[in-house]
Amino acid sequence: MAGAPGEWLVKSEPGSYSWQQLVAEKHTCWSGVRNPLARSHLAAMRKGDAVLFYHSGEGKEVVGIARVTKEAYPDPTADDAKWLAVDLAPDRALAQPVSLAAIKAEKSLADIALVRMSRLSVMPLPRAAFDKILSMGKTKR
DNA sequence: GCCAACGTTGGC
DNA sequence: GCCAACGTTGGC
Repeated sequence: MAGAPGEWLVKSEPGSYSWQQLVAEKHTCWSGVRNPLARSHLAAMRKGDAVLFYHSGEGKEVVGIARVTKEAYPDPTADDAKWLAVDLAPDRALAQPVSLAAIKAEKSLADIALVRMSRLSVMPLPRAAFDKILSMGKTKR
């Protein structure tokens, strides 16, 4: 039951897996998510959905847009079959990265999960928030 | 089933 | 390096 195309944001520490690595590899299995709420978001992703790629720790900025190329399947890195992974491919880098500070300074983005639930690693973004971040990154949808 | 202790994440 | 947020674990 596929709904409307979704917009998402995933976090990664660049030292663990960076946007540059995703660009170089052209696709990746987004595995290792071990949080129930994040898992439910992975399960709701649809092929072709846009996924903002955020660097946590070093950088703390949204750096690019990825696309879901394969919907949720059992995470091959998990012992427990309940955990899920999706496949992602890079779409394009933002013309200008959008920092967490800039997002926090933007009133219309005060309610997004990136700000309100700092530990969540996979989250949906309302379309308006997704578009706002893209415009802050001087990038067209 | 409750809750204290502990571990992890991630911003500062 | 510290601390807040929050998930998990284990004793009862």
